[in-house]
Amino acid sequence: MGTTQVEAVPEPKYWHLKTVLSDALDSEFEVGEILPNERELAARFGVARATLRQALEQLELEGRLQRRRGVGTTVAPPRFGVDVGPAEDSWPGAPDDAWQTGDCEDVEPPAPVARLLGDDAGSPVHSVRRTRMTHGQPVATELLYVPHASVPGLPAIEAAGGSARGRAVLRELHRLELEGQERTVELGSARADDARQLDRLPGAPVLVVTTRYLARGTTAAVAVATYRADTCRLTFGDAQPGALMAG
Amino acid sequence: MGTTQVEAVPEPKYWHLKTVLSDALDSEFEVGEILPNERELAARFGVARATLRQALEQLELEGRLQRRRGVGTTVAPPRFGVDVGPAEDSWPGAPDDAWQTGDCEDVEPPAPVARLLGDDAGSPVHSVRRTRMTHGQPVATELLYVPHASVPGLPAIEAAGGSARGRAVLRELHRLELEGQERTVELGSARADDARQLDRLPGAPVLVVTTRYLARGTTAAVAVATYRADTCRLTFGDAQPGALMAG
DNA sequence: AAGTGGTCTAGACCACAGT
DNA sequence: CTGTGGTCTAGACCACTTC
Repeated sequence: MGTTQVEAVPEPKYWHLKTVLSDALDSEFEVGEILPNERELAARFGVARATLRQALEQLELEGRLQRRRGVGTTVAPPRFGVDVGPAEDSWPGAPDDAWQTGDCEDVEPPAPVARLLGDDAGSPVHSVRRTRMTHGQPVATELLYVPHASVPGLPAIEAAGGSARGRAVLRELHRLELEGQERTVELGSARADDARQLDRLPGAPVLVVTTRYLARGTTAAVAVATYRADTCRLTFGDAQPGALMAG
Repeated sequence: MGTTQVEAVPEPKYWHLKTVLSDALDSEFEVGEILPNERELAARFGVARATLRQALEQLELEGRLQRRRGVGTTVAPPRFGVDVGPAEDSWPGAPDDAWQTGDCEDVEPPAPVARLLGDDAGSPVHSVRRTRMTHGQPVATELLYVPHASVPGLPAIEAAGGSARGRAVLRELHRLELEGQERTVELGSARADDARQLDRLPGAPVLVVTTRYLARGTTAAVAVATYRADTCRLTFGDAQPGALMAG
């Protein structure tokens, strides 16, 4: 990374800066290496700190950098692929899945979820919090919404609190025969609670995976999973798991 | 939308501002309606324009707003679902697909694509540009990389230029029996050429869908599709197409 | 306490769309 | 031409981590 000034070009400075930095990352830095601080970098390239930050933001969005307040900016490892959407349909909480079940409470589902669950909007549902770890890092957090009608056997033990109840809900859910599932992926920004779980700041870019589980001709449950967009690449393997894309 | 000042709270101003604006969008604005300009809004909330812009950026990222230089900021319609990953594997360019074939040229594939195509990196491949329209808007642009070995019948007509050659490549590709496909989804930012196709500025957030097509035991083609993250929700329907999530 | 990234300000000028 | 959003500056202070 030289000390060259950014030349006057029609393309925005931060854009040019981004490509310069990107090339430098490829050629002159190792994964995990810490970059000079923002004030230093801005001075070196002869731009205001805000402009430099605009370039860094883009690079972080692309998964090239990781910035942590109070620590510094480091070169991020390549995104790892996290498997989503197995070939065979499966309920959440199958024996082999990568999720860790957390608390469960009764809530009124948010409007978009209520819409997916059917027109009985407003009635409270079980909401199970789950977290997914990969390589020792939290990569996703999920809220699974299960209507009371989907787990009729549950009330007997409903008094159980915390993750015990969450596991009970999943166990009851597995009694149903899964007929299919439907997924959507979209860009979002992390809500405060999700951000805390993912070790990010609120507003961080995330990939929101919404899954609708179908059984007995209706929607038996809806899962809203929030993946860190900076560190994850979602994989949908319709074929045998390929080592090439597993990253 | 009131004229209230943003109160002094521990949470960032732009974050609070975002929620205030978001609520206002729900209750006081219609889809397509044009908001007051940024200087006006900033004054109304008693913040600097940069701070106001930080809130608008988040809302645009979430698909709530649409900003166009020289025009103004409008309330965005809900994201529409675009179908990706059909239940049955299919080659690109199947008779019923939503893509429009464009030019075709010989290029050396970029490094990540070369890696997926196998170790014969560096050899030139056919690269077919395709575009996907929905509701009269461009939602995605794709580059399909096809090794010469996958379409041996082609050389005879290789001289044909433009979209004719693109269609010929697809036609030859269909001769192969598709054994499976593998998809990944990740967040990216639009390169200059993609941005132009998508009617966005360079750096706009996009969802990058990479598909590896498998035939004859190897990778027969790789497609890198770039979807507008602000207007699209990708749908992966493993079940019957549900009207609910189709948007 | 020192150093980092995160937020915020009050300006300025530019590029583009619609007259 | 006017009005819009997009870029950029040179500061200031805050929140957090580390020592």
